[in-house]
Amino acid sequence: MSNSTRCGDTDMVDDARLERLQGMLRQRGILLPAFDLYGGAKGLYDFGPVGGRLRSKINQAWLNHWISLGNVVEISSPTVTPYEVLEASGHVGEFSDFMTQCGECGEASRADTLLENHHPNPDSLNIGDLQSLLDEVSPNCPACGSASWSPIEAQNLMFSTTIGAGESGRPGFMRPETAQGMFTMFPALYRHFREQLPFGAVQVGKGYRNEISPRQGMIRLREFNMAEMEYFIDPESQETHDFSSWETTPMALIDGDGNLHNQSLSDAVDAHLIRHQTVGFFMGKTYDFLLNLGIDADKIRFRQHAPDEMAHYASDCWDAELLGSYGWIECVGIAHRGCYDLEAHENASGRTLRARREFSEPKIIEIDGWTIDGGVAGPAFRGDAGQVKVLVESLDSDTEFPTEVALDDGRTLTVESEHVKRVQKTVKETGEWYIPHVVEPAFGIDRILWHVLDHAYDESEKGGEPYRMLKLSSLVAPVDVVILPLFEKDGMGRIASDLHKRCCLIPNLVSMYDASGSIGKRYARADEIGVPICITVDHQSLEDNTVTMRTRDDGSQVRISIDDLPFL
RNA sequence: GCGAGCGUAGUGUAGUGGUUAUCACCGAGCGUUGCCAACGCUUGAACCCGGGUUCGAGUCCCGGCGCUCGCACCA
Repeated sequence: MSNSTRCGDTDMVDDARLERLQGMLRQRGILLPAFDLYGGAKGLYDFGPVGGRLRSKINQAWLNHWISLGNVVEISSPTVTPYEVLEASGHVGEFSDFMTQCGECGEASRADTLLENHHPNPDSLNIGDLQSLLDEVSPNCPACGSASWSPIEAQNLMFSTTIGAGESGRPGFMRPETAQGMFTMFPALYRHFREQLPFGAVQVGKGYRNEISPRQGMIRLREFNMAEMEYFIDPESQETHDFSSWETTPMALIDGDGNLHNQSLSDAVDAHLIRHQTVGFFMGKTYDFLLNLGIDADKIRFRQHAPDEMAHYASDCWDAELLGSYGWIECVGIAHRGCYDLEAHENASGRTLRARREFSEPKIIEIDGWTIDGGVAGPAFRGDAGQVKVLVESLDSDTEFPTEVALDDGRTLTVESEHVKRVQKTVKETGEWYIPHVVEPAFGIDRILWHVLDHAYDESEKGGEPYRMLKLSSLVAPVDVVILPLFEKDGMGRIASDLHKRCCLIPNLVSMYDASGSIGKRYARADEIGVPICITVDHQSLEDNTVTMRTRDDGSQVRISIDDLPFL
C-alpha cells in the first residue's frame, strides 16, 4: 500500500474537484456504485455503459503491451481456487484467521486465541493441527463457558466457499490474485515454450479480497480487476535487456530508505539500486504502458519496498505509484519472487516444477565409494536398512569393514564387509534441473483506470461557464467517434445516420449518433465522455459529401470528404 | 471492527413536526436557430431501507445499509 506521507504531497488533494469528477462519472455512466438499487455494497463498483468499454480497452492494451515481448502468452485460470493451492502459496497463513463458532451461544472466536495457553505459538499451526489441538483441549467459550466448537474455518481476507455440494464439497477460496494460475500451469507453459526460458504468461481477471474496511472509491475494492505477468527466468543466465529507449529519461526512484534518486533506469541498474536487470526492464515497460494510457509522466514514481515491508515471497520489489486525487497510490508492483512460488507448489503437490539447464561442457563425475548389498543387508538390518544405505554411501572409498555407523536415534550398528558392495563408475552429466525464478509485474487495473480518468479530467471555462472534458487517449477512449447531424432535416439526418451505420460495421470502432439539443451541447456531451473526434453533417454535406471533423482537445475543425475519413 | 459526521430526482442542492417537497443543471418530445452547454412550449425524475414516537415524520428516536473522516486493518 502506498506510503503517502513519506514524500509529502498528499495534502494537495483537491476534494471539491474530486467530488465534481465523481459526480460526472456517475452521471455519464462511467463509474457507479454497484447494486445501488439495493442500497449499495461497499467495495464493489459498476463500470457503466461507458466505463465498461474503458475497462476492456485498458485490459486489451495491457495484454497487447506484454504479449508484444514475443515470449509471453495469455492464459486464463479459474477464480474459484481449491484450499490447498492457496495454502501452498502462503495465502491461507498470511490472509486468514482460523475461526470456530461456539455451538451453544454462536459466538465466533479465533482458534489460535482460544488455544493461547496450550501451545507456545498457536498462530503458526496449520488448520489440521489447530483442529486436533482444539479437539484435545476443548477450551471453554469466553462468552458462555460451554465447550462445544464447530469445525475450524479459515476466514477473513479471502472469500471462502465450498467447491461442490454436500459431503463431496471441498473447501476453496475466490482467488486473491491471478498469479497462482500461472504457477500451477507451469508444466504446460514449459512445454509450450519448448523448454526454453525465459518466458512469461499473462492473465487479466478478477481477484477478491474481503477487505475489512474498503475506502477511497476505486482504490480499495473487494472485487477488483488485476493483470499480472509471471516471467520465468534462469537465475544463472541473466537476460540482457535493451534500456536504450529510457537512457535519457530520468525516473523518480525512491529507495528502501525513502531517498529520492532521479536517475535513468540503466544507471539505477548499474548502481545496483535496482537489484535485478529484468525488474528494471519491466519498470521501463510499465512506464511506457502508463504513458500510452495517458497517465502524466510527472505523476509517476517508483518506490522500492523497505525490507520489512516486502511481501512474504519477494526479494526485491518496486511499486509504481501514481499521483491523483488520493495522493500517491500504489498501482503496480514489480516483484522479484525468486523461486518461492514454484518451490512451494513443488513441496505441497509433490510434483516437479523445474526447468533443465544444459552444461556447456558435460560434467564427468568419478564415483568411487560404497553401497549396500541389498540381498544381504536388507534381511540383516530390516527397518534400519534404508538409513544404513545412506550412511554407507557417504563413507570414504578407503573405509575398511567391519565399521560402525551411528543412526539418528543414537544406536550404533556394525556393518560387515558382506553387507556392502564397492561402487566405481563414471557418470556423465550434461545438465541439471533447477527451479526457475520469477519476476512478476502485477497491475491493479481499477486503480490505473481511476488515474487515467483523474489525469484526463480537465476543467476549464467556456463563455463563463465551467466546462469539463476527459482528454482520454484514443487508445482507451470508450467511444471513438460521434456522428452529429447539424439538423435532422433536408437529408442531413439521413446522411448522418448512414455514416453512423457504416461506422458501426467497422470492428473495434464504437460510434454514437446524437441529434438532440444544440450542436454545442452535443459537443459538450461528447467531450465529457472523452470522444476524440466529432463528425458533423451540415448543409454543405448535402452538396459535396463532405463533413467537418472536430478534434476534442483543441476544438479545431477541418472539412473532409466522407470517403477520406481516417477511421473508415 | 470502534468512534464522529452525513444520506432528498441522473447530478448538485433547498427544506421551523403541518397543503401537491424547492431551485438549477440534466433527460425526453415539439418548434425555432443553422458549428461549440442559445431560446420557447410540453414533459420526465427524489426524501437510503425497516421499525418506533406522533393526530401528522424528509425533519425526532432506534436498528440496518451506504458515504466521508479519524483509530485499527491493508498478501
